Amino acid sequence: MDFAPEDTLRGAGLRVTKPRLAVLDVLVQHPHATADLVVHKVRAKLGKVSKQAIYDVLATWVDVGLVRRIEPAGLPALFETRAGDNHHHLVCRVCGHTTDVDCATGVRPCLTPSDDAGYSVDEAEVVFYGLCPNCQLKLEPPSPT
Amino acid sequence: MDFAPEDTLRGAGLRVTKPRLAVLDVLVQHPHATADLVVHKVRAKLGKVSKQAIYDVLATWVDVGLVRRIEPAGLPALFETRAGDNHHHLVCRVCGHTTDVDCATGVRPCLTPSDDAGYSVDEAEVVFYGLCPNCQLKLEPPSPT
DNA sequence: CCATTTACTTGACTCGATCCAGAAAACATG
DNA sequence: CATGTTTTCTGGATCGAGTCAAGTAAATGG
Repeated sequence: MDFAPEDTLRGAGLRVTKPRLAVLDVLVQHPHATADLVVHKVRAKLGKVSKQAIYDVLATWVDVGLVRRIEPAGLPALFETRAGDNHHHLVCRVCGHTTDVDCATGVRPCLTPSDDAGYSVDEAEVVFYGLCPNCQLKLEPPSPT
Repeated sequence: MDFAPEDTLRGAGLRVTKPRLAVLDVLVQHPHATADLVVHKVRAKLGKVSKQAIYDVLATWVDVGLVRRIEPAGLPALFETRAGDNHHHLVCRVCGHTTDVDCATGVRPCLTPSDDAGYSVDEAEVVFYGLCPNCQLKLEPPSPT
């Protein structure tokens, strides 16, 4: 899994450009990046890059399956490079921090509805909401001895 | 479970107003209504009601637990009166139509992550994405004999 | 029926995301 | 390396969902 970034792109039949390499790099370093974060990080590295370019790149990659897009309630969309397996997410209700959780079965859609009402289901998205360790501490400060 | 609507509201310690009764009625008739749909239906019944009033009412009820709010990816938030049990949803990728699915366990959070990373999880939201029966037909028209 | 508390109105505004038309850059060739 | 075609990038307008803030109105409880 240690492809050079360029090969990753070419392998998916996509052109190699500076913005794309930069976006890929951001996604690797920030496994649950918002589009906005990507824009800022890419600009920090390359100078001016349009928001549009970033959105295009991300949308293309999502289509191709190189990147997965998730939309936890109340948060802007997050993009992650772990796209192949079908893992789930833990989202903090307070700070929004998001963590991966491995899927027990690993096979898509990993769960099947008890009654599918005639739908052809291709994906089950599971999101756990709660409090991250940090926010737990802030809300219930440990009783000082 | 056949409370008069007013009692439902009073029981939750909330005032009874025309807008509220109308909103409640819409939610009962449209089990997965968007805020926008509620606004339009309520206006159709009562005349002028501000968008803000609707959002306030819905937010209050969500807080109180009278109503559940879900946010399927790519769709505006949906509100439903089935708030107590912890059922799940089938969402059509094409038309957005949403259907309830009973939860196998019924107990919240109904699923527990394989590794909770220190989070205190209080809810597991499961959304199944696929194609509703209607959209399946439109996309794969039956081979004409 | 008055006071208090809670709800509603209005209108501007934020924020994430998307659309559009034109300029620029990457790739496949000769 | 010059050329043309295709794809990507720029900049700015625009959209839709949702929120904020200040003031007005209406529901409860004495």
